[in-house]
Amino acid sequence: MLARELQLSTATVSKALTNSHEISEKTRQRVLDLAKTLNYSPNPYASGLRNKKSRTIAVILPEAADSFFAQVIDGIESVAQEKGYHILIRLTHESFFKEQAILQDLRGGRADGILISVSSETRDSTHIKELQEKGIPLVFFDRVCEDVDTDKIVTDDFESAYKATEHLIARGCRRIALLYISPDLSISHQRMEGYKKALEDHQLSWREPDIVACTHDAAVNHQILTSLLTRPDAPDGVIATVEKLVTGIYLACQELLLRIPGQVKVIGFSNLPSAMLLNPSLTTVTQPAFEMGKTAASLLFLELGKGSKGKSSTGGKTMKRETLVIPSVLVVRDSTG
Amino acid sequence: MLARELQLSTATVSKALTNSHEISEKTRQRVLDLAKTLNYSPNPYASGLRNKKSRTIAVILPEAADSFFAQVIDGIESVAQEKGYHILIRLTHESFFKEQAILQDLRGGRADGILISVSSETRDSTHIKELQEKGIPLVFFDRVCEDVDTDKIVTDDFESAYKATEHLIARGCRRIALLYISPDLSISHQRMEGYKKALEDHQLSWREPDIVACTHDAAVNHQILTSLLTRPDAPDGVIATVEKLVTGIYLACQELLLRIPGQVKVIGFSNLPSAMLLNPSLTTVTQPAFEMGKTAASLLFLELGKGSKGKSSTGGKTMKRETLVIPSVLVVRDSTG
DNA sequence: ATTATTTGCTTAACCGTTTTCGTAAAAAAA
DNA sequence: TTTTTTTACGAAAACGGTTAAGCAAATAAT
Repeated sequence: MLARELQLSTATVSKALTNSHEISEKTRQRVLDLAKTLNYSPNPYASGLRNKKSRTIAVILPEAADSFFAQVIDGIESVAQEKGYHILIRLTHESFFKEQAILQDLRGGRADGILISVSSETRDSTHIKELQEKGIPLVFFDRVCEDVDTDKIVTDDFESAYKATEHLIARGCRRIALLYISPDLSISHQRMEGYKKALEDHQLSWREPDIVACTHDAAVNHQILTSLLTRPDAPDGVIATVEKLVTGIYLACQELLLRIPGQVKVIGFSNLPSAMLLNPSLTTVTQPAFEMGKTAASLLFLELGKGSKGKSSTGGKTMKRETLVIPSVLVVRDSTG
Repeated sequence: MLARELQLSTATVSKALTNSHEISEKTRQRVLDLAKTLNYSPNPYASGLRNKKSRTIAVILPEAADSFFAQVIDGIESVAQEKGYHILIRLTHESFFKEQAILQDLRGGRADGILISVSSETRDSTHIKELQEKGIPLVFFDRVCEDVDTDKIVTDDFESAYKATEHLIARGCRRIALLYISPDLSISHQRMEGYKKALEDHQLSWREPDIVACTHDAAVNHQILTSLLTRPDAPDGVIATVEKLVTGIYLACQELLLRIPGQVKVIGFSNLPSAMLLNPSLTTVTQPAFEMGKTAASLLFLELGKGSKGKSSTGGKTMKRETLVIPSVLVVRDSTG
């Protein structure tokens, strides 16, 4: 509230700026003109303090340098900006501890709502429920906590893993390995089950050693994958349930002189725009990242909107919490040729 | 300032929470304990209002779904979080108009400092200078405005384009095309000059038609590239100055049955982690994205720190504005075999 | 014992808005 | 003209904290 001190009270200025009806056209223009020449912008935090709104949503991600999350951000931003909201990015770097700290911080009211994809270490969800109890709406996307009652946007992990597995079987694979990173994640579990079901449905019972746990460390993964591909009963098909592992397989195959898809066929859960350019081009399960971000944000705003609607004729305070499933698509390319 | 109403004044609580020395150990513990059980977090905007700090920096990007910018965000976040700052992401979607609106909004004090990579439409920089005049520190990264006096973090665009061109010449190319998108961008200009210089230094004068303007639209680019590769004097080497164009060339070559690197050699300015897996693997000029984000943020915090240092013994208010150049690296792979 | 100092807490002002309420002047109704 | 209503604005409280200043009690110095 700066140079508005050019004759009027702050109250008048505030009203003029919000086009209140109780301000004469004349003074309103004076204020608007001055505001323009002074390039005035009101302090959002002051006004936010007053009307208890930050017009900010927090987006909590495990990591940033990932094409899936980058596209999700795009989707979120596309709806946030049209609602006049701002997005605060917070990274957990896959750490449960950081996730807790971030949510704790958010209890202060920094954001009106939260969009979150939990860290791979997250087993317990009390830190999330506490936020909810405070009345801060929260929507999960991709990586959800089953036991929290709120909207969730996911993709059809079970079905796409099923289809991916079935596709490999159809292409002649008889021993298919599944690569995953975080056993506790909802998505890992779903994909694993889809994989098992597909094998069983095709009379190929699954075996424990074919479901291989990888890490966040590329070097360690290289070890793991090399030994996987060189063991006596090496797989003739591999499904990487996370993008990060695709590179590992390709590199390991290159090094071991294993031909893709000749000796090993590969499918990756990936949103890499360059999948079609890989050597060979990669058959992918592509997630609707942008759409997921967009609908997650939309659902959050629906929730945020409910707060302001004073006239609830239906008294419908308990709208059903949906788990929205947006399907992924299997794009067949040369790696499963 | 919630349930602290359990015997003490708000002032006492505030001081206890900040470990003020003028609070007895006993009451301090009482407060801390209550805060813990109540899971209390102070409202950051209220305190920010008082001490005129938002502990937030805004990061303005042309787009989100780009591996370069994703890595930059990672770098920025790595220093912001250790300073206890938060990052607000704002996307211009390459629109000058949006960029202006965002900076206008930022004048209100939403962020203490700004990190920006300008939109491709940005020619004028008065909207940026106005922010500076308000005393809000701003640091450019990658795409800078030459005429704004502030810190800038860039990579050695001229030199890396020079080296890329030289590399193609060394590999036998005689007609090298340069693909760019935004003629007004500092980086485009630098890269173009490096390219020209390299050609001249090797007795291969550059020709206007070999410097080809592309667009943000993949379909249009496909047209452009197809006609480039099929014209009578088609190039035997191509340099894509932006990641987005790499896909275009690969696809066009695939379609036209042009062998890379046999008939056309390709170099891309790219941070794609999958460059090594492309078909064929791509020779890249890889930018130090993470580092750029990190140092840009560091420089911004240096500037932010100056504000609070009351005891300026040297009176050094005018620290020199640096343009920090972090070199890119040319990674030779099969596409220029 | 008296005065000076320190300790520990409270009161009140402040940050920049919004909003309720009050009120003087202008317009309309009587 | 007097009364009522409307119009256009200002004063003040509120949002949730921080901080300077004030003050009483406990402690130290004289």
